[in-house]
Amino acid sequence: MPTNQKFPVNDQSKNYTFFQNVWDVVRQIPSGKVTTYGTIANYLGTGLSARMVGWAMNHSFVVSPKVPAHRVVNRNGMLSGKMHFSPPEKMQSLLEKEGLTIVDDQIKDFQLYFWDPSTELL
DNA sequence: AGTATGACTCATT
DNA sequence: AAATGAGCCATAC
Repeated sequence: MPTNQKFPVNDQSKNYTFFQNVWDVVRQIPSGKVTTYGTIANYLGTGLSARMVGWAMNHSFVVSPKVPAHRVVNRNGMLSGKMHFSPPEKMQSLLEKEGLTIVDDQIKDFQLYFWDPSTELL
């Protein structure tokens, strides 16, 4: 485990792999696509709850390369995490810039942009 | 050391 | 169909 990355998880913690996996998956989300916390958790093994994925996202800013956390939303396509961005509007504007439409903090035609790692990623 | 909390979800009422 | 409760598991206090 590289040392320049600092987050409140000990090196020996097996959860470290989980975090890395989460970030790796998120990084592979193509531009203009989104996925959900639960999907990622399920893809990595149902043993870990979606909350941990959200928690990983919360710390995705302190690792490098940076993770496109704006492409991860809850299962309804709602931008539940926008408030955790520097300017909260950043998340929405980034998604809109990638061609998505957001209404009331929700992605329009969410299913159309949904990206499932277990099916789209080998 | 025990409780509370969270960028979540699913099952039950 | 909307509201509620319960699992989830690592941090924070």
